[in-house]
Amino acid sequence: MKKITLIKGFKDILPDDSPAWRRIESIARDVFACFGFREIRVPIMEKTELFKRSIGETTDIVEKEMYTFRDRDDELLTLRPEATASVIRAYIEHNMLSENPIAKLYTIGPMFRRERPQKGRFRQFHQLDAEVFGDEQPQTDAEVIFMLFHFLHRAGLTQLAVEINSLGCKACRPKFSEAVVAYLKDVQNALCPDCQRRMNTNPLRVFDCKVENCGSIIAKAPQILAYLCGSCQNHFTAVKSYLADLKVPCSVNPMMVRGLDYYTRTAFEVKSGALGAQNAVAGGGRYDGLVSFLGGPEVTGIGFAVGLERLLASLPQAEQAKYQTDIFIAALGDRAQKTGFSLTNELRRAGISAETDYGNKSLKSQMKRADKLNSSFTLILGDKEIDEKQAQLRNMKTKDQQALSLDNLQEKLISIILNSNECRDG
RNA sequence: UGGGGCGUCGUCAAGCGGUAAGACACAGUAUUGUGGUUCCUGCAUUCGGAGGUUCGAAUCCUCCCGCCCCAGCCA
Repeated sequence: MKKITLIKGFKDILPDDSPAWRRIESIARDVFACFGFREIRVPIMEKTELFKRSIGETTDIVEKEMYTFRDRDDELLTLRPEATASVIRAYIEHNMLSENPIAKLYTIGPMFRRERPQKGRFRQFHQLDAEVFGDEQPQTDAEVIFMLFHFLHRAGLTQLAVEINSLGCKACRPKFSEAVVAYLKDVQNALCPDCQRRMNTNPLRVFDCKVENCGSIIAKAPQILAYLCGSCQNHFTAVKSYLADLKVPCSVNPMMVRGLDYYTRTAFEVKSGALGAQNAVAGGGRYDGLVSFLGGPEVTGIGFAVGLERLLASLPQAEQAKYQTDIFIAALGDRAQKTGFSLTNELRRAGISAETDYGNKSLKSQMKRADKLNSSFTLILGDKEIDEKQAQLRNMKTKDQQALSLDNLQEKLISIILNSNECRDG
C-alpha cells in the first residue's frame, strides 16, 4: 500500500513542537491585550476577488502564488495568502466602525502561498496579524511598530533589525512612479526581463529585484523619500520621532517598497539575524485607502504580520515538554482490569492525570510503561489485591510502597496525589 | 519556473557489482507480580519507483517520483 504523505510545503506541528507554539501565542495575546487589541477569527477561505482587489492584480502573490479553485457552483475561491484582506472584509461586513471609531484587531492562523518551499518558506505557514482601523495619527504608526518590537523581544528574539520607509500617498506616489519609469526607460535594455515587464505593470516592484545588474541600476534610481508630499513628509518625520521616544532601534531603508500594492505612507519590516535567506520575520504598513477601496467607509488602516515559523526558527531551541502523569494503574488479571478501567477514568474525571494499560500485560512491562510516562505513582492492582481487598501504591521516585485498602480507594488516591503535588509545587 | 544536493528499518547510518553491518528506538525474556542500569532474543526476502546492462545490482545506465537548499518573492 502506498503511503499517503503531506502536501508539499505543508508541515505537521508535532507534540514536541506545540508547546513552543502555544508559548508564542500566549505571549502575543498578552502583549496585544495590553495595547487594546481584540481577537477576531476569520475564515481561511474567501472569494478570490477579495484578494485580487486588495493585494493587487500585478503582485507576485496574486499572479502566481494563490491557491485558487472553482467551487461546485462555479464560484472562484482562494485559500488566504495573508490575513489583512479578510479582516477588512469582516470589519466592513459587521459595521465595526459604528461600534467604535477606532478598532484594534488581531488574528492568528494559517496562510497559503503556492511557492517553491525552502528554509523559512512554506506553502502553509502561520501568521500573527494585527490591524488598527480609524486612526491616522503618526503616534499610531509608532505604537504599532513598538508593539511588534516589544512582542518579538518578549518572545525572545534578539538581533532585531527594524527598517522603515514611507511609500507616500495617492497624491505623491504617482509622481514618484512616473519618475521611476522615466529613469528606467533610459536603461531599459540593461534590466532583467522580469523588470522590463514590471516597469510597465508595476514599476515599484523593480526595487525588489535581486538581479545584480538591476540592483545597481536601482541604487541610482529616484528615491520615494524625495517625492513625498508635505503631509506625508510630516507624517514620516513624526513617526520617526515617536519611535525614537519609544527607543525602538530602527533604520530608514528608502529602497523598501513591499510586495503588496495597498501600502501607503509608513511601511516597515523586521529582519532577524538568525535566519539566513528568508530573514523577514515580520512586515507591515499603513493602507489608508484600502478599506474604502473594498467598499467600506473612509477609514485609515495600519497593520503587520509576523511569520510564526520564522519567529520560532530564530529562537533558541526550546526544552521539550516531557510526559507528566500523576498515577499509573497497573492492573493484572481480568477482574483487576475491570476495576482498573473504571478507577483510571474516575480519577481523570477528578482532575488527576491517570494512565493504565488495557492489554493485561506483565507487571514488568506495565512498570516500564509507567516509568516512560513519568508517573509519580503506580497503583499495583492484581486479582490477588482484589481478593485481599488491598492495593499497593508505589511512589516511583522514592520506591516506597504502601498498602491501601480498597474501601474509598479513589478518595485516598486523590488526596495522596494532591498532597504530593503541593509538596512538589511548594 | 530555473539551479544545486540527497533518497538503505520509526530515527541516525555502513555498504560503492557478489547476494543488506551497526547504533538508538521498539517489543519480548531472565523461578507467568515490581520500572529507570544490565543480560539475552526479535526487529529491511529488501535498499524512493519503473525499466535496462550483467551469471549476479542497494551498488552501473535511463526515465520518473519525492524531499531539502538556493534564486525570484515574501512571513
